[in-house]
Amino acid sequence: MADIRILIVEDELRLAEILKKQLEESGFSADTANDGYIGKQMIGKNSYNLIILDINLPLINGYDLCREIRTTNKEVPIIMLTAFGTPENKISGFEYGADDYVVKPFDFRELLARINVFLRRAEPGKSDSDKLKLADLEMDLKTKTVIRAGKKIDLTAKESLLLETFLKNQHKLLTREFIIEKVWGIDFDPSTNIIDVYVNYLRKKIDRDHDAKLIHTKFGFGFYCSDKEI
Amino acid sequence: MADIRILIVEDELRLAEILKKQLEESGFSADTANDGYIGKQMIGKNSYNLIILDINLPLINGYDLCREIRTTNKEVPIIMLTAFGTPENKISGFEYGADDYVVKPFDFRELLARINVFLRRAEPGKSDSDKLKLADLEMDLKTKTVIRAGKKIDLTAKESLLLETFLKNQHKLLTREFIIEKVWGIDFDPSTNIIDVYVNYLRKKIDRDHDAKLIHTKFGFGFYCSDKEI
DNA sequence: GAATTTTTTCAGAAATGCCTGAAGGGAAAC
DNA sequence: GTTTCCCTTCAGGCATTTCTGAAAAAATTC
Repeated sequence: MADIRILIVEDELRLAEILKKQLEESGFSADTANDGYIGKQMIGKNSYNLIILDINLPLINGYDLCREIRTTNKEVPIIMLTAFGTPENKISGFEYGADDYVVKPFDFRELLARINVFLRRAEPGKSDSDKLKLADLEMDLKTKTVIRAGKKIDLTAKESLLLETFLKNQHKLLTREFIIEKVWGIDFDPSTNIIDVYVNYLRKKIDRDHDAKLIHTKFGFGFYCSDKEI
Repeated sequence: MADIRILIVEDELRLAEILKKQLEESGFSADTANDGYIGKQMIGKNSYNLIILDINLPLINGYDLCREIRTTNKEVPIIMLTAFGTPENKISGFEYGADDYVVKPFDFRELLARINVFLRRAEPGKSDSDKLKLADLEMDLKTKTVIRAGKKIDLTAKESLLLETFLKNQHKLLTREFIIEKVWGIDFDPSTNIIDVYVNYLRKKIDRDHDAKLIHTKFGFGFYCSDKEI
């Protein structure tokens, strides 16, 4: 099964850690964010298959964060987690765009069952709907669409595969050997400059119109993809 | 919006009637079944967009009925409704294939919110209804009739299966591997261009006489079906 | 600053992918 | 047995992508 990523936005550190541990034991990968602002940043940087959201959060509360998430992503399931169990609380949770509302204290097995309901419905088949993100660049692996700063970019198959390789290994230095193995599936052949040519193609489409370059050359070593120097 | 049908399987007549009335006031059409056996029959006869299922039922209990439904229909959302609120009860509800578990007594607005969560997520292509739609194109899966802009279109068996595959996965990019597996049930054979030929046939029948094309080629990746670019 | 190495760019050739019409073969209908 | 319809393969032509080789530019070394 593909890696399923869950974000826990919860300011009670102890609870957050227990949840993370239990989710990981259940086979998911889990990140934690301890306030609403960090949560928002992490959602912007990564793509999660599901978000567990406490309501009573520092900086940005759960209701507002939920609404913000929904402005850009209508798909990701959001499970609200909170001590407030009145009908009014629950209903406003749903109004802000949550999919479920679990009242503390709860049984972890119930939470897990509810998580599975939404994951099962999210993508019956492959859970390949992941998006790769870097700064203002976003790549949807399912539709092969690439957007930078809100503008759609058309890539050819090879360009797409190269960008995918870069984004899956962002902030890391990639040697030519590594790239040619991933994108062309062949051993490195020193007589070709195909990588350089395709890096050039990508730069024209991805970086040319932007001041903040995402594809960088490390002279003598290879390339890396990042929004800052490494 | 198309008519949304909800089935209430509940043996407490008063509660069933109140629910039915409230759901109808909320714009749904609702049927009631007062025991598990009647519920099963009604599900066999009609197609519902959502099922509300009591657990403590005469003849067939809610757990068993839920499991039976799931053998034939993995899509329809099932909300369990019951007086038992222990974690164990809830978890077994989910294990039998329920999507949600609401403990009596409950606030109707909460139930309604939960209903809406599942209806919102039910994809147009995947709904329990027997029709697939995209823009002015409509395909009836029972009668295999296809209509675009009011005009009937005759399709052969393979064409129909291909269109069905497209419509069930509308707005998504489909690879040749995926299409040939769904329509021809075989592994991809790079030596055949049967997909191209049938896409061509479909285009002639579906798109040729219309400016708004529904079948699109993504060069190097595959095809997708949508009323807009993806 | 000259020499060397590495990277970038470009034009055009080669390869691949896509579309279309035509035609053969097989199954079902008559 | 014949006809009709459907499914499939094949071949061509066209469009796009991929790759090559060489030259220009940039970075590094001496």
